[in-house]
Amino acid sequence: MERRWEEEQNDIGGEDPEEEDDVDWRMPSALGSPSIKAPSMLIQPSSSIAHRSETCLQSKLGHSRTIVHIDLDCFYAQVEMLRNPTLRDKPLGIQQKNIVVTTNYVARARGVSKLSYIKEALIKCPDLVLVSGEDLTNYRETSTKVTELLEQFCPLVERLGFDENFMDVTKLVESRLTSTDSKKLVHIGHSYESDAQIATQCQCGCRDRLTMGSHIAKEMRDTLKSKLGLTSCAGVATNKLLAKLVGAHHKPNDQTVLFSEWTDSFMQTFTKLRQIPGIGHSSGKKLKGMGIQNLEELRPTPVSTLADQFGKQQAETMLRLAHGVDDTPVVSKGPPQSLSDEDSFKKVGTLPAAKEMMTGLIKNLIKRLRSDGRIPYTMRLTVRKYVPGSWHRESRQTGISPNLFQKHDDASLLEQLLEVAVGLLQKLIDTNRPFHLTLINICFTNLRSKVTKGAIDSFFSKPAVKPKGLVTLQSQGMCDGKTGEMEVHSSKDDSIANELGDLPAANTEVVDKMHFGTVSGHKPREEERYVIKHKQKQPSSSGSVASFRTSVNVTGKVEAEGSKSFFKKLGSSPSNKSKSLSCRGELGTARKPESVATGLREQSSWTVDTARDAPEGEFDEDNSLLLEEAIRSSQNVALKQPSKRTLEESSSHDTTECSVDDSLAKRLKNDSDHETKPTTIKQNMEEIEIPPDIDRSVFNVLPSNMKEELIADWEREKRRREDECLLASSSQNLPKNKKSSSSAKKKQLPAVRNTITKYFKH
DNA sequence: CGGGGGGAAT
DNA sequence: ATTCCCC
Ligand SMILES: Nc1ccn([C@H]2C[C@H](O)[C@@H](COP(=O)(O)OP(=O)(O)OP(=O)(O)O)O2)c(=O)n1
Ligand SMILES: [Mn+2]
Ligand SMILES: [Mn+2]
Repeated sequence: MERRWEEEQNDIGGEDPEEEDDVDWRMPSALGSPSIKAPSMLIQPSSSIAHRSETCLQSKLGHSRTIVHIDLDCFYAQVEMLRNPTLRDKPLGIQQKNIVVTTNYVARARGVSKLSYIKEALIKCPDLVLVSGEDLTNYRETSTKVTELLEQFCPLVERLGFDENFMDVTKLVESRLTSTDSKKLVHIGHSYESDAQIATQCQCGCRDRLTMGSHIAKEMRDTLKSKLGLTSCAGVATNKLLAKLVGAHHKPNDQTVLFSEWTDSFMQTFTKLRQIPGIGHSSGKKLKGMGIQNLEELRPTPVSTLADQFGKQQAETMLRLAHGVDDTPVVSKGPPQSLSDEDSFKKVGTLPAAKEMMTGLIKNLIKRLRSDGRIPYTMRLTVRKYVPGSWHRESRQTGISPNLFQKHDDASLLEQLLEVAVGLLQKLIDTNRPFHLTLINICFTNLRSKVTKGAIDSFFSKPAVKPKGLVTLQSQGMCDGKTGEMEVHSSKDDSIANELGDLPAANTEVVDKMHFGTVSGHKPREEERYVIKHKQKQPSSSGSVASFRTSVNVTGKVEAEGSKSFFKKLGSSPSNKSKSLSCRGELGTARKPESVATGLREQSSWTVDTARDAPEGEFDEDNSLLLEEAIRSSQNVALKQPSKRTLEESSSHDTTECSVDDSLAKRLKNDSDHETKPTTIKQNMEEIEIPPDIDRSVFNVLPSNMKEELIADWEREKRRREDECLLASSSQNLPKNKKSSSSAKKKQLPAVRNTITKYFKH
């Protein structure tokens, strides 16, 4: 069934009679374990509202966390005003086809709202200045800078769209409170209050934490302004939902904190279903179908009533959100898991026209992929066919050979990707008959680093083994370590690998190559996916550490490749970046000579698919700095230079110190044992596991923010691997010929993502 | 009159 | 591959 596009404040669209609520925003229902343990402090009594006694409505985290949410003001419009300051005092609308996607606040004062039609907007404001916003490049790049800047404050940053970030600043707050006399601490910015209640203050300590959170939020916003010229709104609360909701209370360019005793009265100010992020078009409609028209009716509803329609899990989540309860952790997602480009149009009705459109999209995507440095293993084509009254989309996807990206110049790459796209198109429509498309989207997913984490890690780890010839393979489907032998052939340059898109990304490039080369055109069954495992420990010769990819080719020919462009990037433009960025390039040369020349890499399933792709002497000589220098320069993350831009209302804080999470230093206090076994470090109640191939002595001297990122990285990968194992083993139990093997849905494990990678970018 | 992205669950 | 969610 066609759903009306999700209108915000307007009443457009036609065929679907039922009405919708306004208001934007939504939230991911992130899962995973909470980032912190249950609070040792008192758990606040929940509200006095009777229906709250449903046990699932109780937060397990109480008020233990401090969360900051930052949302940029009229984001696209702000970016355009930055590029062209003469727009600042004019009503500005950002145009995508016939839509004004956002407006600056001058235009809003004139009544031009977000997501309205050009026509309406021009009626309300004839002198509205329109700037095209169909190309998101600038917005995307600005968005990335924002997130990277915020990551300097704390390691836990979660993006939502291009203009929002959640930060879990709990630890930062904690460390600041221990070194501060919290007694006469006053919050910065607004605090939510209502006259409906004279609440007694919560005694669990959250007030001080939230207050400190508001100071941190202010610093973040000031830094965004001084470093990037961007104004923003912040919300501070004890969970993501509340932080996001409360931040909108004072807009633009302002901030609001929600002290916990106000939570219930605050939540009661929301009455429409769609005001809760997480209750979308479909859920809203379903609820209304059940006779639940608004939040007041939803909140007292028993979970059991909702569980029929939504399932127990989703029902509980919805109810909790409706009460302002949200224990989902802030999760750093790392670099994007997909890159896509699309265009919509009146009509594309011929194959040449479709090819031209797709060519344009692919060209842009190649540029973005080159700049990203990773390689996609899957391409998806989505089209919208013209059917009056329908905006249905259909998609097809296929695996693509990494060889395309590694061994071809952009021209031939484009050529071949276009052929792949045409192949997908032909699965969607009969290109020999007349057709009518109104949208084409091309999406690259399954992104994996040419030089994976293993290579980055190995900069400061003991050298990888240099495997030869036969390798030992381990079945991916099981985690029991069962191994077998398999000869590896050099692969052809197939542009399409059937069903590669269904391969779990945890597999190595080598695996995929084997798949291409040895079982090409054959749908992989569970048992045919392999992960490289080192046959035995082998000493490596200094300086040249063959990548696994290379060594597989060794059976045919050695081609040192893979990480070259990556290292090139390292050297490329350090000047243009912040100091912390420039230090990153040096990591490549930061290997201690002795750790290069000596030592064995321990075999470990933990590192089994990251142990390859080690550097091969392709460092750019121009960029060699010493490790010590690199670290020194990154430690004083110098966000102190005044902004180059002198925008009018430069805030009072032209120079704001960028604080890095200093609690890490305590947690990583050096027990100077240099072990090769997995090492653990006390982190509050948790333990951090350091992969066995990491040289602790080098790790230890890294700047704390870099350590944080690496740890986050390792844990992310470990989680993915575990998920993968779980999924694989569970589907393994399915009957052989069932849909398990036919189109076996591996959880499409997101590309091997290294947040640390960005340290080397550009 | 119906952008142009993204992520996760199913 | 689709649906649902978010901006
Ligand atoms: N359906 C949507 C919603 C948003 N955006 C884009 C345009 C916005 O500029 C940006 C951020 O969305 P917001 O909802 O935060 O809106 P703004 O930042 O523009 O305005 P505000 O100042 O209200 O946050 O995302 C979009 O393209 N399509
Ligand atoms: Mn937003
Ligand atoms: Mn915004």
